[in-house]
Amino acid sequence: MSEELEYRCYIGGLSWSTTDRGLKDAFEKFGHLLEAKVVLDKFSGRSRGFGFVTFDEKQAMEEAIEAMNGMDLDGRNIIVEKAQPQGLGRDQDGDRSRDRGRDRGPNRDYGGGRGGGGGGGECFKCGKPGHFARECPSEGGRGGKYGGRDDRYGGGGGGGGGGSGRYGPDRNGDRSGGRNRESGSRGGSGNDRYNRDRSGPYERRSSGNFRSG
DNA sequence: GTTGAGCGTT
Repeated sequence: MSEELEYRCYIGGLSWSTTDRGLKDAFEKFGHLLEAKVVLDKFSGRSRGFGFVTFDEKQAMEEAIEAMNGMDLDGRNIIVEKAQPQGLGRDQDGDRSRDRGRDRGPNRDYGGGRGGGGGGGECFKCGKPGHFARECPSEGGRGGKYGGRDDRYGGGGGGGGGGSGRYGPDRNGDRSGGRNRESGSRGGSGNDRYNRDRSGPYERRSSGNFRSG
């Protein structure tokens, strides 16, 4: 059956200020939480806007999903769904369709057969499957008060034609040639802010990099 | 000063 060993819930749409405690506080009422954590950005260290809640009871999970799905936490609408199994979408090539893929199985029904779990894809605007809100064919054009750029990490820039990876802006191409990049210096170019130093989540500007008269 | 539609780390 579709019963998993663990009942994990994916909480999306969290507020930037929502923390693990917030989730726990909001989900522990449905049952005992084995784990409630908000995913924080590795680079920024801030909340990413989604977290995971693990129940030790199936009913608790379903209850939470049914009850908290669409509810507002911290003043924001949150999405509660069954979490996907780890390993998919990060290291292994399981299903990256969710990667801005507007083509998603439109066989999802909220409030109906909620047993499959995993993924989702309906227009949050019109509610029609097959496209996201920002791709909603409905009048209004590109929904989005921010302009509607898909990648917030790989920022187009350059228009080389598709970047590779999300955090890996290694699109050097001929840039290296035109841009005197000799010297043992790293390829410092703004983009490597993530690749510059792995000493910590934050940029560590100390020792040897200070410029003060 | 920031980010907003989607699955994490130990």
